[in-house]
Amino acid sequence: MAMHEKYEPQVLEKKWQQTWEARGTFRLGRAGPRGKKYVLEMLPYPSGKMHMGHVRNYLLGDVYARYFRMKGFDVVHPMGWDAFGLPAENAAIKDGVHPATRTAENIASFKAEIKTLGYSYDWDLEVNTSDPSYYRWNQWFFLKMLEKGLVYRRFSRVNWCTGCLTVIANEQVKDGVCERCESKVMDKEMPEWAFRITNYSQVLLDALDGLTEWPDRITAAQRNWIGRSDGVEADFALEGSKEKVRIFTTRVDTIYGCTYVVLAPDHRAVASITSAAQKAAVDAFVAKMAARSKTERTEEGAEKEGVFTGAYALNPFNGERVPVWVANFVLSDYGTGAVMSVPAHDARDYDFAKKYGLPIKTVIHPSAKGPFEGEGAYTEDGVLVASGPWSGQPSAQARKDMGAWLLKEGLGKPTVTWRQKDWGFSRQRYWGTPIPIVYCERCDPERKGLPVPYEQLPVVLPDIETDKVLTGKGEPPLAKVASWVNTTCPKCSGPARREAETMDTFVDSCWYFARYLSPKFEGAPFDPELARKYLPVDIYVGGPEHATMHLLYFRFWTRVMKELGLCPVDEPVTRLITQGIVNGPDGRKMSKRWGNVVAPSSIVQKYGADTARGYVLFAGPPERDFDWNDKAMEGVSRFLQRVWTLAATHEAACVGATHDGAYEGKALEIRRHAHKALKRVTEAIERLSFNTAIAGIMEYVNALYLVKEVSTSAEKAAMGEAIRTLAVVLVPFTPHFANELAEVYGAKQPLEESEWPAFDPALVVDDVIPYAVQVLGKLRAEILVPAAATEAEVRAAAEAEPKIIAALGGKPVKKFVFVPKRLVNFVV
RNA sequence: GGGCAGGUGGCGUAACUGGUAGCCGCGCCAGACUUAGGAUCUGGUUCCCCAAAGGAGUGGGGGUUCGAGUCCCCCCCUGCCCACCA
Repeated sequence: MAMHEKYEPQVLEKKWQQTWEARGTFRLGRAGPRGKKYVLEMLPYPSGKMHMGHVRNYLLGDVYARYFRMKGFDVVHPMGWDAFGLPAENAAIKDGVHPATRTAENIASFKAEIKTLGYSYDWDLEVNTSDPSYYRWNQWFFLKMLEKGLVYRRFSRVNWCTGCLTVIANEQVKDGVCERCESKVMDKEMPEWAFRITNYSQVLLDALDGLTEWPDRITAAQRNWIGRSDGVEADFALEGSKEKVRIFTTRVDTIYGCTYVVLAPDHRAVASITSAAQKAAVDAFVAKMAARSKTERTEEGAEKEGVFTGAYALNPFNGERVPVWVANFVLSDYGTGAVMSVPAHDARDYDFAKKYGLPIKTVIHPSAKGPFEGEGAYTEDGVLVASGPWSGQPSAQARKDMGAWLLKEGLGKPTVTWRQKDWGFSRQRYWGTPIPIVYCERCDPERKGLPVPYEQLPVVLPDIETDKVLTGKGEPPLAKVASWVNTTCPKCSGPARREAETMDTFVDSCWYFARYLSPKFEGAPFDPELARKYLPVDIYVGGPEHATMHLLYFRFWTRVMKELGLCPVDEPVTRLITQGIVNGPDGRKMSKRWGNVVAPSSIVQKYGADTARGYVLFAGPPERDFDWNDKAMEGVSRFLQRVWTLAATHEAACVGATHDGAYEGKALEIRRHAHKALKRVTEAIERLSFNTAIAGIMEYVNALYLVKEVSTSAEKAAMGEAIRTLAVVLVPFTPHFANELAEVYGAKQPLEESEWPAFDPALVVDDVIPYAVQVLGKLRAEILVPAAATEAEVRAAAEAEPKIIAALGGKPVKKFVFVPKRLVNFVV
């Protein structure tokens, strides 16, 4: 078959996509002499169109999936849809289209577009989280976790929009008002369902050490988020009262410097301890703080404010009497909601003390030599002073001893506090997994909720009249669907009501990677046997913005799945790759607002998927951001055209050419280029350096271009081999193009069904090697030396070089440094 | 305030365990082929110097080494994420 003059991606890409599909090239279980590889990319929320971030994300996985398949691994490479969630519901509120309809349309168009890029997915594994066959298992997990005590109902403070009459996420609060309706947002105590993820805080923290193939930024973010801090709790008795205030501190060594105690505005004790004289001021302050949302109250730069309660507390160590204040900077949901303030040794306490004229008492010196002489608070460790019997001790020692003393005296104890909170997962939304709970007034007067029996799962979302139910106002949408919400009690069969809230969509993404292995499995969330065979995920690619949400939740969930006997591993993912952002050509984040969006579809249409793929991979290292550059992208298009021309030029002479004898001269050079390219690309892929892999291929093509003519049978055979090798190294990056090339040069099946060849070690070394010759570390000459030359021979050659003779100037050589195959250095 | 990336030509980047700094691409310059070229091919392109010879050079300053973009110490800058967390 003769090649067309011009490379026409539109025709050829469709052809190969159809070929792969028809042959089932990417089906699971096809190959596998070397074992399995599970390559996964974070599943997308199906918006109507792909953006460049998606393209890049899936490409990084696709390169590995194709490479590993050719290396002989049984590769799992699935794709699915994170189909529940707010955008579809908000769109429904706006235009009345049912979320299910909108979602189905979006999936269809997203899927059609994703297919134009030629990713190597096994579409038989596709999963849709909004399908009852999927979310029934969310409900199943919920019930299992309820049994294990890992799900509970609690009262919690949430952002309550006074206009929409619903809970909204922190991200939706802008400057204290709702971003949608611009009404005031308040804190509200509401019942909600929560997972007891904090039971696993220590385990999740410890296991981070084992995640050696995760980026540091992600494990660091999780460590930070879990936020273990070791300290003590200590009781301050209240003067003239039987009550006491328990504080938490990590710096008990500074306690002799405590000059006041501060409670959070919503601390339980505030009302009871406030003196009559201070009541009006305290009430006003507490009310003012309650009217602000949590985000507003803790916003950066928020002024520290507080009022005196009129009460006094007694320091457990020395009995010193200190005033008790209420202030906005203390959080009720961290530690004990009360702190001891040591302005001399804490920056925040210092600011507050300065503002309200509270005393500052130094109890730590940087060393035994004397006091801190800088401005503000001294917050480092040091040596205790003015601290009774503890004076003279170093901070670390004092913390240990003082904690033990508190425990012995019954005044407190060493303790650990965590920043991480339990995961509240109920949402007042329609488009999510119904929580399988019913409320029966007779069997459950306290409204704790009765679990729906397993055999009644799934609790399916009711169909609704969209414009009546999804109004964005009033009670949760499902509560308005009388035919659904009214049900019978599983215990007494009397009238009961269903829980009208749905689950956070992060639940869906906690276990989808396991579901992919057996998406139609009926008896359990997934087939445990396949899980044993294919888990954990070997490579997981996604954005770093999920560091402390999804990537933490699914680690938690995996632990639970293991305890349930479903899953063989403790951790879901061995190697995590977090890809950088593709910015617009102007260097700003792509956004309609800036008009700098480059749509993948337009690039695919104009230049073809292979150009888009090649460019996105060539633009820079996977983990780094880059700015889109049309010119550079066109460079990749030009490169592919150039390869095409090269292959067409040699087609007549080299396709099918063979040669039996030895290769030498030009023919040998061609073979050397091929094997060096193979080596370079293979090694670059292995170390996630796709941009340099492509640079290597370009260099290879440049070298083949310089060959110009092939005439002998050896040259023809070598060039034929070289172009087939070129096709192979291109497959992971520009698969349609590569397959077309291979087919013209005689391949009978898609390259992905063939083997990734090994390079010949004998062909990647040259027989003449350039040595750099340095004198005193400065480059003075370059000499060509046979590869087999000994140190003495190289030295002799170097010393014979005129420039070196001049540079040495007859001075005696004190030392001769010899680096084989690289350089020599004369030290004089 | 904390954490994590980064800082190398005009630009995106490259340099495996310390060993010739700048691969590859973009841009630019020159030449070839051309009626033409915003096509294609070839060559050049860190800076200083007309050129050569030579010198300087990987954010700044020190250090270790025969030799440092790479290792150690101090400092500066940029980006991202988290943050009144006691």
